[in-house]
Amino acid sequence: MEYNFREIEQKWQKYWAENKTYKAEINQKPKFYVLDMFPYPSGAGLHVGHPLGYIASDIFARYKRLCGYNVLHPMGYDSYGLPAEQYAIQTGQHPEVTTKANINRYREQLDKIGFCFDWDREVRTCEPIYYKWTQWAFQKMFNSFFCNKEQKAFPIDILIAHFEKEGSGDWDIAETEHLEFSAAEWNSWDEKKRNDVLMNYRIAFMGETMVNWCPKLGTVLANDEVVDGVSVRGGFPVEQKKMRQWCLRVSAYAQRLLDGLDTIQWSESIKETQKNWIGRSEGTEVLIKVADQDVDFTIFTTRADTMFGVTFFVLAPESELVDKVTTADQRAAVDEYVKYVKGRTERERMIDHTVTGVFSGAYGVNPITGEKCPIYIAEYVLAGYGTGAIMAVPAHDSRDYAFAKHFNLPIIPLIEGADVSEESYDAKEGIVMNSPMAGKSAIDGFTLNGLTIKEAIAATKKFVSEHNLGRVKVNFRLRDAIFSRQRYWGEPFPVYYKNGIPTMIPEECLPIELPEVDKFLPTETGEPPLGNAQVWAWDEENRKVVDKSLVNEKTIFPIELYTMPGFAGSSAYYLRYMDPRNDKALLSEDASAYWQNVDLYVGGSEHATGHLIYSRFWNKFLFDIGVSKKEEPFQKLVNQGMIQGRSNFVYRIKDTNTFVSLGLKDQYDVTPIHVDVNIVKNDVLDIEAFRTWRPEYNNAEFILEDGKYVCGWAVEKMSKSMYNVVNPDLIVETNGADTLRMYEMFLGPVEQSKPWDTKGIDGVYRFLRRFWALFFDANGNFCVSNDAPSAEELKTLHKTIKKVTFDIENFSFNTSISAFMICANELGKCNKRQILEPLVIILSPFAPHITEELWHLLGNSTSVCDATFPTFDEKYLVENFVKYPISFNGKVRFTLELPADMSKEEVEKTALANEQTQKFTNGAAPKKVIVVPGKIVNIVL
RNA sequence: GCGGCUGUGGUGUAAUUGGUAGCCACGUCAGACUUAGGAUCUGAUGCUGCGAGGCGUGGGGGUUCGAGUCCCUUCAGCCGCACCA
Repeated sequence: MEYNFREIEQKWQKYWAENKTYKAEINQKPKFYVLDMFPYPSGAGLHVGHPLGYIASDIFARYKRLCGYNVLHPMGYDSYGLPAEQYAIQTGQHPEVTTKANINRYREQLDKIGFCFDWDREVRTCEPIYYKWTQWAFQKMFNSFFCNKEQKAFPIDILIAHFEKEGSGDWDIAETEHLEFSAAEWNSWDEKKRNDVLMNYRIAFMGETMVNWCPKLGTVLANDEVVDGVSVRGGFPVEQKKMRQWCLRVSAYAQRLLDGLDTIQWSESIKETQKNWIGRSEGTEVLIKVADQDVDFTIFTTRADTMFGVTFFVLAPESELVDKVTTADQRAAVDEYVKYVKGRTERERMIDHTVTGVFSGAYGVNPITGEKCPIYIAEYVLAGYGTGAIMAVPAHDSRDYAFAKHFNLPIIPLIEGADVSEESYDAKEGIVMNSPMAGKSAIDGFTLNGLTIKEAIAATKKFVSEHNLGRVKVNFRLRDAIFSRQRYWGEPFPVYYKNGIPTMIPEECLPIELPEVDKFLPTETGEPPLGNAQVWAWDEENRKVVDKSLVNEKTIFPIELYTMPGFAGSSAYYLRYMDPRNDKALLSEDASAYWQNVDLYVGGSEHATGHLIYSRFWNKFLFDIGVSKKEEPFQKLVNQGMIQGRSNFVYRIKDTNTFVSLGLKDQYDVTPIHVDVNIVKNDVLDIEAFRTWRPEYNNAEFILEDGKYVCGWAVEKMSKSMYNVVNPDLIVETNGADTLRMYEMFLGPVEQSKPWDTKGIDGVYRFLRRFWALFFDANGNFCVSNDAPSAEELKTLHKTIKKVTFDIENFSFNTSISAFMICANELGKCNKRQILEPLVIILSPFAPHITEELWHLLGNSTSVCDATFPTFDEKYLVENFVKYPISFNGKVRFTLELPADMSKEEVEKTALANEQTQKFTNGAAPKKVIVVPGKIVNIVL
């Protein structure tokens, strides 16, 4: 019988669906949770790059199941987002319609590849049953604050009680700005004022912040959605703007986000990326008094040891201090400079690092030496980091150095032997001098001279804290996440404005469903798209959403017009999969206790500073309130590489419709044009297909070489515009899903990026056909014998089991497939059940369809998924087949320890006569004996 | 500038984790069966040399009986952060 993959694959896909073979339920077995990053269903459908990670995780999920685990392996859709909305704006099509159509297409494509997803657990972030819990989590964050001392979130009521009794007191709480007030003050405030103050502490809060405003998209964007000053989606310019927005206090969790990295198995590179993004820096805050004014400010430095080298101070132009310190005669110059800085885009500031700045007229007092130094205002100091003010030490900071040179300010070297005549000495190595300088003194006789930099930093920290001049401070680069978007296609906020106070819609009334609008663009008055919604007001008394024309009535208030950003829905979806239909809770206690967290998470590394930070934050919050059972959501992370496209080119002779083959193109003046890779085979163009591809090529002429038109090629991103998209359906159609699965894995390590090249696919296809043929005789009849296998055959089987087990555990699927191929080569025509049956099981994670068919032909009535993965018993093999090498590629190597005083010859002789050697060699001469003078001998057979 | 990852035949890659470098495939060449081959099967295939041999894991150095693997240094490519004090 021929290997008819079409028939087989259809048959078993239907069987799996009907029998719900992949359904996961809580049971007595140990659990294993394998998760893929769920896709955003775009209009383009899946290309061959998407399934790479899905195939890898599918293999692992199937393997774990065969090993006796209860495997949770779900799939769903991240279905809120910008592209569907942009499309809606252009065409008027409701995003829900296009999203549904795209999801159906994705599902169809995914089904063809034979994944073991439990589709009963599918989630879609745009469905009310799902986003109810996104809204719920937001409300929980709104009603929580973060205690820095305990490093944990607590209900806001605790804080309110504290304010009522003690005012702001001395609690160390994550806050937007530091406030101090008494209990009396708190109790005297009205509700509005108290709410304003509480916003300063809530984990989900409304804040006046600098945001990345993208006018073209008409919305704000999070930091990770902006790269090089332009939006990731669309590449539109982004400007800084102060706006009132919902924010999440992600920064409160910075230390835990950093510490957690040491407890999870993620790649070094992605951990490093997150560490950079969190950007912890330990330093000192020092209070600086402004001379002759009743003003002071705080600077942040990591180089407290350089306090004696301060020759000026710098404030960020956006800092509120600028206004306070500027003297009358410098006012005009400062105003002009601030105006200039405001006019510069983020992008310009990023690229152009020329030195600019202005003197404020004021002087700051160095608290240690009492010396006065000028205060400058300059854009190289950023308002958003530290305190927005620095002490400048030009001798040991290159930026301060450039500024000092430009404005002709003094430079005092503080490190012995450092030459600062040409550039600053930034290294943190050396012995401190000039601290204080000869002939000068500091308060309390403080000196750092003769210390190493490390010692000097510690000494200064101690001195500063003891003398109340400042405090030790840890700063993070990680910013709070801006949580509102001025868009339609996202989760609505469960918030209404009661007399201007943001108020949560009661938990029992959730979800607040996204209202219908007649237009997806902002309103004429500049309101977000939800401003177009007619039924969008909250009736407090009747607890329901009502028409907004009623707003003037007593208990009816407007609802928030912003929607949540893309990462809202994707931040806790892994928890929802554990209990996706529960409408009483995000997930039940049972489900949470059993499934815990994701054991293996597979997805692209492009989410390193977005989704993978947000969901860690989100999970930590849910952990604090007892919903999640583990501090980290994803125990092990594997980042699959990108599949790049391999584009093909044709060369058109300028101003003609004639195309010249690659080898001859240098003789003409040609324009390379992308050509659809699907009409090119092994770089040879299908000329007829090309003519019908697009009307303008109908009567194209060709200059051929050797009768063929050869195309050029290049590796580029796989995208529609480059006509290099290879569709997985096409491969499934021509070679079958099992071949596609194995070929994608055979291409190389999962983590590695590589261009898609269909050239090698035949090798895998041949293997599957050869494997299939083992089960049939010359007449095509199924023919498996019950004869006892030979020792040679058992050896092949066992070493294959050993190798494949080892490789799957290590996520090395390309090498396991090599092992299968070697196995098939060695078995020749072996058709013995005792050999073939275990092989079918260990191949099934890779090629589920063909193995399911063979498994049933072998007489089994249940799915091959319910078989048990054969284990390799090394001891058994050594005892029974010692005359055969046990390592996979036929080598045996072992070490004997012999007395140290033996001669080289004696060692060799003894080694060969050794019982263990004899057992392995079976009398035959070894290929190589490595003798180390002294005692160790290594024998290679 | 700081940090991370990678570098092996014509190509994708492998190496029992310090032990015969190049497994398994693709491609190429030769042969077989064929009217035919973009089907199938068999064999060869790192470079160099007629040959014995020599040379080979980006370059240089080191540790070791032994290095693709460990250490130092250098080059190249990719990625992250970046006027972060």
